[in-house]
This record gives sequence, C-alpha cells and structure tokens, in this order.
Amino acid sequence: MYTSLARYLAILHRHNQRYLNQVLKPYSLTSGEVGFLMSLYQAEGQTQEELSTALVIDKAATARALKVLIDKGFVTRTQDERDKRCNRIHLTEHAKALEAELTNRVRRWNQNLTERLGKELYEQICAHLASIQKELS
Amino acid sequence: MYTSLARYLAILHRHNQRYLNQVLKPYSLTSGEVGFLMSLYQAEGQTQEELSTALVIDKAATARALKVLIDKGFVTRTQDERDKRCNRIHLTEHAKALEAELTNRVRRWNQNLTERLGKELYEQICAHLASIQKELS
DNA sequence: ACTTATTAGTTGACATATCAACCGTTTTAC
DNA sequence: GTAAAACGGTTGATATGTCAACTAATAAGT
Repeated sequence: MYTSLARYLAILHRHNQRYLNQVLKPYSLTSGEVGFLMSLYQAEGQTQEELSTALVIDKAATARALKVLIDKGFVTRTQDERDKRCNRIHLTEHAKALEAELTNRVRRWNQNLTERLGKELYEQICAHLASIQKELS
Repeated sequence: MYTSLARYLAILHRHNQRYLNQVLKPYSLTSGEVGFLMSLYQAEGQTQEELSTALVIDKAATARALKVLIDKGFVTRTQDERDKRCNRIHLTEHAKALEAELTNRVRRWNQNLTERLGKELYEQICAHLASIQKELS
C-alpha cells in the first residue's frame, strides 16, 4: 500500500464530498454548489471572478455552478453597471433563510475532523496549508 | 473568506491533480490513472476490487480507468481461473520500464509538501489522517 | 483617438468520480 | 442440492473540475 499525504488529501476530499452530497440532498444542493453559497454568506455581491479566486476553482466551473444555483433559485446574477464585463452574484431570500442550517451541516464534517485531530494540531495544519496554498498559487 | 481544513484538502488535491496531469502528459497518462500504476508497482496482479479498496475509489471508476490503461498499453486484464468473477491486473513491460521515472515524478509534489511542512509535522499529519480515514470507512 | 492588451465570462471537449441498476459467479444456509 | 445472499465487474446517468478557444468590455500605450 503506497501512502502519502497527497493520497490522504484525495481520499478525505472525496469523503467530504460524499458526506456533503448526502446531507445536502434535502435542499437539492450538491457539494460543489454549496461552496459558492458559503462564500456568498461571507460576502454578498461578489463577481464570478472573485468567487473563483476565493474558492480556487476554475472560472468555467464557477460559471456552470452558478447557472445551476440560479435555476434552483439560490442566487441571482446581475450585470455590473460600471463594468459591464462583471456579473454580481446575490443570494435570494430562500438562500439567506437557509444560512444557519446549511453552514451548520457543511461545518459538521470539518468539526468532526477537528475533534479527531485535536484543536492544536488542526490549527497547526491549517496555518501551514494556508501558507503552502498561497505559495503554490 | 471562509476557511477550513476541508477547503484546503480540496484546493491542494486539485493542485496535485493539475501538477500530475502536467508532468504525466509526456507519458500520455493522467492523474487518475497513475494511482493505479503506483498501487500495482507495490503489488502486481491485484483484482479490481483490491485496487478500489487500496485507492479508496469507486469500483466503477476503477473499471473505467483500467479500460483506458489497457488501451494505452500499461496493464493487462486476465480473468482469475479459480474465481471467474475476478480480473487480475498486471503491468506490461512498458509500464514496468517506467516505474522509477513515474514514481519519481508522482512523489515530487508530495516531497515538496513534506519539506514545507517539516518532516515531523508531516509524519504527525499522516498518522492522524490514516487513523481517521480508517474510522470513516 | 485608435490600436493593442487585459479582463470577465461562456462554451466545448474531456478527465475524474459517485450512485444505482444490472449480470454472472461463488458462497451460504437450509 | 438448491434457493437465496453476497461478491466482482460493467454500464448509464450525473456531478465536479480543467484547459483552450472564443466574445465582449475595459484599460493601456502610443
């Protein structure tokens, strides 16, 4: 069995996706889509570019995920008046009403991870990964 | 910016995939496929079920990845004589010849990560994630 | 000002992965 | 010994994500 940190990253990431897809099914949301809502809960009215950067996800994926979120009634897309290249993404009332509930479910897997690692190690890892991610990009 | 370990897992995993797809392009291999080769370098002749378990990947994904690897000439699939449900996957000479080279390239990203984290922290994280992964599955 | 370069977003092609339904084969339970 | 359950693999539908080529709008250089 070949093991490496890269391997665990992959396995745990997939596990988290599975978990999210399960708990989000009642809201007809998927693991990919909910990330955008989480980011918008932090800052409403971001452009697609800003969302792509925040989530470190390709802008094509962003465009497609948002299309679905619009169809499902979670966000709206309006052209920026000043810079007509940009779309501003806003949460609908429906999405806003679900903030606490969704945040809670999304965070639970992460909290589970935190508990198992121990608060200290968790913080240490996060700090390192944050700086690594910054360097890589 | 909402941050969490789950988020870093996702970002770094995607980064690793991009890295692998780049360095593997000359071999016409992809990030998904090379994992199977790595596992087979450790143990030749595994069944698809064993590979799925080792990589913690859905058996459907395994079936499809192996199909491609067969077409590309990296592995062969032969029915097990004793248990005709099983396929035994073996490396071709072509794949065997590339072992050192591929292993090297695949590990480089991981080594980079290790260096940035420091050997100690790296080991600590791996140990924890290994036990967590075991519990989750 | 006008050409050129950059930026924001879209689209097509493809890779990665899951789930569910299905087909043979083997094991088990009686 | 046979019916039922479990197992290994395949396939279809769908979700997630990348890259490259494109359009339209804005910014920069001259």
